[in-house]
Amino acid sequence: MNVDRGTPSTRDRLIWAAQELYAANGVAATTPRQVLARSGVGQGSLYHHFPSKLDLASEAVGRTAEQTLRAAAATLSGALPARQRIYSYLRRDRDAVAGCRVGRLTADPLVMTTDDLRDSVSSYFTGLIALLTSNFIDAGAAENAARERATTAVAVIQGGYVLSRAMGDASHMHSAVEGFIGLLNDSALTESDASLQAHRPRRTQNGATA
Amino acid sequence: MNVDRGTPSTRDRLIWAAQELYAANGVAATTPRQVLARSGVGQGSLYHHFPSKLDLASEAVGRTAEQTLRAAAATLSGALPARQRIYSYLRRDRDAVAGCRVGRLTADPLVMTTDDLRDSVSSYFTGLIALLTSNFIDAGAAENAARERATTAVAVIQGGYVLSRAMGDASHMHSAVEGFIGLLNDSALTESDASLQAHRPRRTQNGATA
DNA sequence: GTCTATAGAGAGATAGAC
DNA sequence: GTCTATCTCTCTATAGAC
Repeated sequence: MNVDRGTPSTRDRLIWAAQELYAANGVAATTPRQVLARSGVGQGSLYHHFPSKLDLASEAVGRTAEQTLRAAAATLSGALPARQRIYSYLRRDRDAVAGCRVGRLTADPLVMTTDDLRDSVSSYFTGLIALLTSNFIDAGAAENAARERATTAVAVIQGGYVLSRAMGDASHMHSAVEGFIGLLNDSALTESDASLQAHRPRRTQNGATA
Repeated sequence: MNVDRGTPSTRDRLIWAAQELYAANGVAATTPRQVLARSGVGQGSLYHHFPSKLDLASEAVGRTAEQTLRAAAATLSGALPARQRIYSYLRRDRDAVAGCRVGRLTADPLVMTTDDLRDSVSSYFTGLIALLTSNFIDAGAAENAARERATTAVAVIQGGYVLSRAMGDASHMHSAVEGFIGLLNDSALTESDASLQAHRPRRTQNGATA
């Protein structure tokens, strides 16, 4: 799976350069010239390795989505208790002002109109929500509630990025996350509280969640 | 303040067309030609009213930010109890798959590198968080907690947009919002519960929040 | 496989008739 | 004030030498 060799291939250098430039400016606004300059590769070589700009984008965006999901999976599947894993994920060190490399692509007109690129972005979020959902289930939530909270958790992170970026201040990511964790803690207290059953999902006679 | 007359000025039509196109494709990817086509105005006229593409963008983005904030303010300052106003805002009807007209601009390379445009985006979020903060205070939260929750709330909406857009499915906005509201409800229960003081902010002797 | 040179389309912007 | 015509620059992509 592409072990780190001393000298990366020209192809890999092109992809890497594209990934970096996409993270900074998006796909649509990144020109082949910029990719060549950043990778130190000559003009025609890009079109030797990729038929078009979109084919390079497809590879580069696909890799970014996979790498980002893999990093999340590492945090969300350690030996810690599920609730701790969730908190670790939420509080993970992030370059909040730079934004999410994957999430920002949802505003890229080229990504959204190219099925291949869109699919990579979509898969990333599907996978991330699935990971968080099983963690919430492990932490004791019912499946529907777990899925809902997982979605909220991912939204908090993505929204934290948007806010930090908008104001040029990473502290908004921190506030968004801590506000959410504060509510999760409150909820943890009430979950062991019988008075809470009133507004939890109804249960059927055999105990399954309705 | 620009009352609706029967025939909008050429200038206003240009701005309106730009706003629509920015909502669909962002600022960087929108060309003067597209603006002219959409507004039905001839080639040179754009440059009669605006020195450059950026000056048009400045007006159009500024208006979008103001209009969007005004709409939020309307929901967040009605006669309802504060908690109801917050829920109304969170559950408001949104075109989730289209994304937030303002939030999406945080991924636009032209917006982020042009002070004027960036400031409009930043002001929108500053104003929105301020509105929600005072609603959370009215609902009984301490100032620091209120600001944190307001930030989380805005992040949930922005993240809901990102997810809905990424997957082309508005139900993710719904899940993110309902997951958040569920936690707020749990928190409302615990807030009237003395056992909760344990993990609330410490208080100084005069009762101020530390 | 990698380079230099360049084609064709469309970008932002201007000139000048009406 | 609004239009048509056009300029220059950069974009994506190709040709062809090495």
